[in-house]
Amino acid sequence: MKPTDSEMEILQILWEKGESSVRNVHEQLDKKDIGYTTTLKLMQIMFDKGMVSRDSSSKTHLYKALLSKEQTQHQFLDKMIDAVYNGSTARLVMQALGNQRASKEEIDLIKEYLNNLENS
Amino acid sequence: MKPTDSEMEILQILWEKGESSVRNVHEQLDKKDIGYTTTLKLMQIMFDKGMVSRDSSSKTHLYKALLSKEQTQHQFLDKMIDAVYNGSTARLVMQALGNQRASKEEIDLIKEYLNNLENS
DNA sequence: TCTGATCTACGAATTAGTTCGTAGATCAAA
DNA sequence: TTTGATCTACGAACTAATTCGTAGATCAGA
Repeated sequence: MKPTDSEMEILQILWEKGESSVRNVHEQLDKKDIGYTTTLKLMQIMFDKGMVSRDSSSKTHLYKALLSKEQTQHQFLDKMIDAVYNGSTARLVMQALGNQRASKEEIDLIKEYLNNLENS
Repeated sequence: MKPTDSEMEILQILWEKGESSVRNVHEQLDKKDIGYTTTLKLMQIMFDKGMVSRDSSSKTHLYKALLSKEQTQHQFLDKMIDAVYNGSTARLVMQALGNQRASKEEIDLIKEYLNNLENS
């Protein structure tokens, strides 16, 4: 069960906002140049694939993510570590940290996390 | 210039082995169920896209990666951090470390790396 | 020089993902 | 009750990626 990029964008919104209508999801999407029915169709396909559940008791259906955020992210990460870093977690982590994107606060967070890892 | 998954597999091999023939790349690929001409076609397409260079001075052409390994990995990582972790490097790193996949040695490597980061 | 193996080139089928238009249902407000 | 807005369903076009078959070139060895 591997979400496509578009599906991932929708899942992100469902994870953050919880149960949502197509309209809500569509308005949250950055890609504002795409039509409403495109978003609708995507979510219908996700429903067919079993990625989301649907409450269709009222006219406006409400969709909820069925895939767990953690597990899905995990899966992406594992795939990336294998496909791009030959299975080395450390190589991925170090490149991520070398990105200039991590702030001082983020680095402190990581250090704390590492220390906790060690003490358990 | 965003390599597809298949292209990424080929790039991995070219990065590791250096200049290679289609035959060599094909034999290195895990996906042994696919035909030789499929690999050939993929590499021809990569050539057309400018991802690889080609030495066609002899019958068996030799291909070389034109995309830098570091830059390409970087790009994948950035995209992943945005698409899956809402832009937080720390969140990605911590989930990567929570994977059980990182060994003690890898964790030590990362700590050392973090200390060096701090001292610079 | 023939023959067979191996190579490239390339068209074309296939599959997956994305996008949208249209038709018909539902509902709220005039 | 009619009108207009909004919703779903769904077919179909379109694009991108993947896969393979076939034709023709090249080359090494009998």
